[in-house]
Amino acid sequence: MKRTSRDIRVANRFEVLRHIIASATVSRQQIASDTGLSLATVSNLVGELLELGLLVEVGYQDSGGGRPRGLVAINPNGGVLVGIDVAETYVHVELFDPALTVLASVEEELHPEENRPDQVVAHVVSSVESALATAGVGHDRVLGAGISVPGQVDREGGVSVFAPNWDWHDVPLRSLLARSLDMPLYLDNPLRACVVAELWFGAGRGRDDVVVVNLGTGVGAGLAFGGALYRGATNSAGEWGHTTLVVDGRLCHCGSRGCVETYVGAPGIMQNLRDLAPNSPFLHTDDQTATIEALARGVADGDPVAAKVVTETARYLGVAVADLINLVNPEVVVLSSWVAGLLGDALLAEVRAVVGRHALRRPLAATEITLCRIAGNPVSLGAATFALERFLSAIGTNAGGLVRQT
Amino acid sequence: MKRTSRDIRVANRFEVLRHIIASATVSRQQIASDTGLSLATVSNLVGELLELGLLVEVGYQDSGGGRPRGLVAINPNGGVLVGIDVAETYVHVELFDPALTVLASVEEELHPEENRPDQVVAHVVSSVESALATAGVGHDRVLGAGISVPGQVDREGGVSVFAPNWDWHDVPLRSLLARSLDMPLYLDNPLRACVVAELWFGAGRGRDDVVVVNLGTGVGAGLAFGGALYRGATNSAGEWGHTTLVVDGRLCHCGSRGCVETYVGAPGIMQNLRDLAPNSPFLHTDDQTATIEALARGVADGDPVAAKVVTETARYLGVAVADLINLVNPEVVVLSSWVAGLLGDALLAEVRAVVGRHALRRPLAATEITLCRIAGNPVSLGAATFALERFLSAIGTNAGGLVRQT
DNA sequence: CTCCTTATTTGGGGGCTTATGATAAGCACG
DNA sequence: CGTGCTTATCATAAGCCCCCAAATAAGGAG
Repeated sequence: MKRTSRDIRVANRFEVLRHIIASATVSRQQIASDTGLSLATVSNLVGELLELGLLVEVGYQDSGGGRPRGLVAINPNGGVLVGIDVAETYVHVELFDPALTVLASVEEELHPEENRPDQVVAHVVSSVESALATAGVGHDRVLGAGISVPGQVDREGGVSVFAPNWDWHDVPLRSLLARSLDMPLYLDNPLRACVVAELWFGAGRGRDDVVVVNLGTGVGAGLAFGGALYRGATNSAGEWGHTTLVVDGRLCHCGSRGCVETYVGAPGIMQNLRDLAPNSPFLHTDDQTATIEALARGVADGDPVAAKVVTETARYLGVAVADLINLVNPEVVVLSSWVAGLLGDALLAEVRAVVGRHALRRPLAATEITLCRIAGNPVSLGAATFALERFLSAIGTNAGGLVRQT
Repeated sequence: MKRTSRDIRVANRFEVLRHIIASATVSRQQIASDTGLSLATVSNLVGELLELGLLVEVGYQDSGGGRPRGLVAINPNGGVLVGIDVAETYVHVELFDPALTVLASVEEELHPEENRPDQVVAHVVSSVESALATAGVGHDRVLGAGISVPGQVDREGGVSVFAPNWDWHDVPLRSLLARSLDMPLYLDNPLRACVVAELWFGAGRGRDDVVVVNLGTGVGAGLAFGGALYRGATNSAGEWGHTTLVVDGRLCHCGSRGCVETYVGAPGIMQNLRDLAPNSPFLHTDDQTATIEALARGVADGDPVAAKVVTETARYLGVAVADLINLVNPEVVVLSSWVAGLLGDALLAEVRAVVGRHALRRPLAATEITLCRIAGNPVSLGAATFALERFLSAIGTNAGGLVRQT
């Protein structure tokens, strides 16, 4: 954990850029007073980013009698970031400008039998090419690409160490993709991508200590401490789905019993429904998405069974979240991923109530619980943000190929 | 979370001093190669600490034909650190030299009715005075004092925000003590003191991500990330005792049910015993310590009931620790505090077995589980270490009153 | 006493920050 | 229109930090 003065520079660069993105258009003065950095440093950093073409000057703002403040904004033509979300059933690729606004979006389905690395790689390559074509952008304009794959990754090596759903072991994804995709490529997994997305663009903005609870088919808890993603000793922090919630509870595919996942993951919620109403019309056997969608509609329509399922799910989720709050004492807990997206406010309200009963008063008072409010796909956004972070870190090391465009 | 280049200096100072303490006597060369810092920086830092009198040169080491390496060590007369452990039933004060070797140790009992702040403060003051007298040290030699009190503290303000066992609310301990104790005073709680002690002198040395599981009457989990104590948003991270382990389980004094504490805290272990053998001779009603001690002897003597109690306790503790490992992915988990000390290896072995069955393979492989191996009282050691850290942080800010002694 | 080897210190360069002054750009007013 | 005032930005300097490399220090061997 060696720190150098360059890390400070990089952190400040993140801070300034993040601020400009958030404000759309802003003066140096404003940045300085908001970030606590000195005017000189801000001016210096802004100058550097202008030089690189990542920012543009966009006019002036009255200053009440003196020289007007120069306003800067992200240069929409400053380059392109690629965010790739590889999931079990699809490959989703998005192109972003440096403000992380979506320029193009492409999704290709992955059929169940298409799970060999070369097949997945082919889909990724064709999606990226097609997205670039749609947006009319050349490879030379790409600042970097981030790719998220499920499971355990070795991000330095660019290797998918283990992907449970496809039984991949040590697949050298970066090398495989590098043959066809000529751009810097950064690998990580969806949980961490979501955390980074929240830190830059969501509820984690400006917060130090953040927990992102991912509710999908599986569940996990992404962590950020001190304003930065926390990875743990071997980049596997956040394995929260197999936390024991009920001793001798439901059998989990991990072999254990009573895991959080078996109660609040999508299949767990289906089981909650089955336990309450075995013949419910909401139940679409073998289709998690359809079931959760049906439940969401049911809740919206005031169906009592649907409401009961949400309450029951929140009973488990709330306890588990309260445990997290007690342990980590975060500033904010974000409920993310598609299940949270569908069940939305109904789930949030119930979870808040349960947490209120189970968490300790003091940590609870410091914690906001919220839904993910990021528009679009937070995973591809986060993946692209990884690429942006890496690009920003490389500035000044004469390694980063700078893209000049005005 | 503003970082400056001075933070780097302070971190390196910590690193170097920690290394010298660990090595007892060591050359600059060795420090440099072990820490990865340059010779120049090490020389610079060592020079600074020599100047302050915290280190002394203690001879030379042959270098194979050239100039011999100068050896440095902690100056045993370089000043005195005070560590104060205020617990429910006693006040324990220890004096340390800058290598954190104990110079004197004093304990005064706190009677159950002596729980007013002024009474506790009086005991602290008299203990410190008596310790200083025993060691024959004047106030002027004290570099700083750290004090640990149970409960929630505001360490900047030096206020005990909430101490549940005595029902203290917002007691301004630092101000109260400052009237009689003329030394820099740092306040925190035992959980965090233990973590700092482990980071400097225990299993956490040189590790980035550490969990210290405290097993006493209550239980908690101290956390360190990136080599530094993690506090959370409001200095209350680590409240792990009230994590729900068994839904609808044993009633806890916090009002909830099934908290970890009710199974693995000392009263919980007594209950485990009662459940197995209601009339066991190990059971000393109303005396936790005696009961746990009796159990420990029973285990040593091969008593089957005692062994069963340990197994049963480990069944709960192991699951809870496995959950921690999955979530945090630490390099080491330390079992600390008096219950762990008494039950020792028997408990450790059982916990390891249970964790092996419940934790995920990859995080588990990266984690060592160990008992606290710090001799003496880790809380007063940690409290004194807080004082040392603060003293080291203040060097160069012309704020720290430097003590020059050779 | 000189040479050789190795350790330590010192000076310089480059990074970062903040502080300070110079310059730029607007407004107001005579 | 010019002068003075205000405010913004930029350039330079100064203070830390680190590291590198040359100079100096301190032994031993011949």
